[in-house]
Amino acid sequence: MSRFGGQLREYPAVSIDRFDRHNLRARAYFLSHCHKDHMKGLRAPALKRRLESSLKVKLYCSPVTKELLLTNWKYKFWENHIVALEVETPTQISLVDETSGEKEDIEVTLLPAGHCPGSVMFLFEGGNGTVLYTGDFRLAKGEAARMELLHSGSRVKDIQSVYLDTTFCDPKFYHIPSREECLKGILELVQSWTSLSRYHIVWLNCKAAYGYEYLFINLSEELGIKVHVNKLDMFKNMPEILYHVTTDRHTQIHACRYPWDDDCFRGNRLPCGMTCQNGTPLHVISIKPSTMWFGERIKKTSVIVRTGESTYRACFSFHSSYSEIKDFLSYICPVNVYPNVLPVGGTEDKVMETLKPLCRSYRRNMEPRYKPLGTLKRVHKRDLSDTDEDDLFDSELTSARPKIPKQEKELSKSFSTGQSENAEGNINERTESYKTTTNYTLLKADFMDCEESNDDDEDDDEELEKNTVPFLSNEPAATSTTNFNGATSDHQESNASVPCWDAFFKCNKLEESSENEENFPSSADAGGSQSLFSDSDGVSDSTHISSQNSSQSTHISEQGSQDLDSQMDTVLITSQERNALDFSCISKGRSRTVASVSQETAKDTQPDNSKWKPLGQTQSCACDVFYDLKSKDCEKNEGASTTHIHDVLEVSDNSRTPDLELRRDSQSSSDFEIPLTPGAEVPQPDKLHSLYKKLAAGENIVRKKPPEDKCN
DNA sequence: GCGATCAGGT
DNA sequence: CACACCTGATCGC
Repeated sequence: MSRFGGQLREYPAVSIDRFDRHNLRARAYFLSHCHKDHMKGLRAPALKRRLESSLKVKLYCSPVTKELLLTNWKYKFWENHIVALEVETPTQISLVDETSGEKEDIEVTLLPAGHCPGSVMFLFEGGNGTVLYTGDFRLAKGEAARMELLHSGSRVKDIQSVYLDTTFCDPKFYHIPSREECLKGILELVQSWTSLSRYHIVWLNCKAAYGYEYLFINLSEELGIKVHVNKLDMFKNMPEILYHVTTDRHTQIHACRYPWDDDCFRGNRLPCGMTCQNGTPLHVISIKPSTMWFGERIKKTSVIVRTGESTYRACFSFHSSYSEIKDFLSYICPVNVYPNVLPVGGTEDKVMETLKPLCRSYRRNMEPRYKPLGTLKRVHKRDLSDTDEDDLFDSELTSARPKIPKQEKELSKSFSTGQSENAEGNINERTESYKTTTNYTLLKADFMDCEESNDDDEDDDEELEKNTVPFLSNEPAATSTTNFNGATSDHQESNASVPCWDAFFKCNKLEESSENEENFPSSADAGGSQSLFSDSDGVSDSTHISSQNSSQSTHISEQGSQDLDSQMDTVLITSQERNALDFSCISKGRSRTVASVSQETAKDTQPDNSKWKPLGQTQSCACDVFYDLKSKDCEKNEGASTTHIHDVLEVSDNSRTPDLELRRDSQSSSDFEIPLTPGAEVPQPDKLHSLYKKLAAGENIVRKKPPEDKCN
């Protein structure tokens, strides 16, 4: 829950998401989204009075937020004071002090936040620098890189401060399955149940808050079943949502709510009161969306978990995971960061420990230490007394971090100078290669991750070296890019992957699947060519989650629930299982795996806002797939591919060790990653050594490839 | 009587 | 697990 006070240090004349106390004097108000914890004071009499005596004071928000807000009669008095700003459209705003007449101009840009309908981040640009307020956000890895307005040309804007949603900024939430993974799992469960008979009903036990709409829409679109909700007048001007929800209780999917709804449910009664239809009793299961994350190991996790005879939990998160937050922040690389939220059980200090290394203020402070090598060691030793690192070059994980930004900065600068002389036509090309670099960088970072996680175990390190290299090099460049780019950043995909709520509801995986299949990486063959599911039966077949196909999955059919008492905590490998199976027969049947979605990224598609394809978790998903493959003894094929599976497994397992994550990032922002374009090689220690020496001496280093453009 | 705040529940 | 919200009790205006 937000504990942001409402004011930005740089622009105290505006108030965002808080409307009480000192915010009553703001010259302009901003609302990032329509959740109550961001609306404190918004309907208080004090603010109401202020509006009545002011002509100028406005509330700025997205068109969807305006609509949702004004549908609530309690906020009707705002009607003449709300200005809806189009998303991704920079707008100049004059902040006038009505008593003194003092004026300050500021430019604001709304960026999609992927949190709930209408949710946005605010990018402020003015005399005191560029500031990003994220509100609440869920952005997959690499999505910041795809936001054009966070860039100036091909470079990230110089951002002074980020006010960040740190809800899950705790290694505990290292990984949260992507929206697609979660959606897919829920979809399969809902379909498998509702297809048993028309009396088989699913109740989605959702909290009373905006944010589940895209789930309703996708379920309705895929299954042709509208979702029963208490109220839908707020969507009256949003046909994409309106079409998929209903107030007619005679439907198989319900998301209605009443205070006594849990008790209802126990009696096979829906919150709306339905218990039977045409005299036939209903068979109701509940699915409770809740945040689950992948911790140190991935094998225990599934997007669907059965918690009782007819109750399930489904993974669902409105907020970015720890790794997504770090990816976002490290890409933006602001001078300062301020957490908007204190994770439960966490402290500000702890959060800042995670975030600071990704900011320039911290790095800059550290910088002087790295100029003269002699003193560097001493200072370094003193400051990091709790470590045993006393050699700059052996301890690059910790010590290199603060040094890098300067390098990057200088290199970027010189690069960009050269670039500015180029014809305009070259810019795209360069952008392209820059993005490609990023892709590979992040790709590499994921493996580095593993290396780091093993750094107290030499043997594992070596093994990883072996494992990683073939994995990268065996894949043709295109395939490898295809496979993982989605999770990082892909230029072609561009806007198409930025969650845009207007487009959110058109997320269409089926459309893409046919194209995806052929492009699947060779690893897909690893699981053998036979699917345990028959391809030929199409949809109904592919959506059943039946225990006959797997010893691990629990039946969803009614017979299956008999053995539940002994399986209360059974982890359902549903989506993953399906992924595994789809993977194993990818060359034929229709594929709706998450990984397949990412295939799109390899294509030269134009930015297309009509599709929403967050691609953040592709890698992990792939790992799950491999895991399941393995767990089912599916790897009948020997040879490279099989080994590969195990390698991936190892890698991902290790990468989930949260306390090593910090180091991963220090590594991923080190210059090791910068030259990692296709075909590039990891610098040898001796080369690095001399490179560092040059840098420490302030010499220029000429680079062939554009550096990563993280920090301006 | 209204609103703010807290504790508790889901 | 921890999402955002509701309810009820208490207190101050």
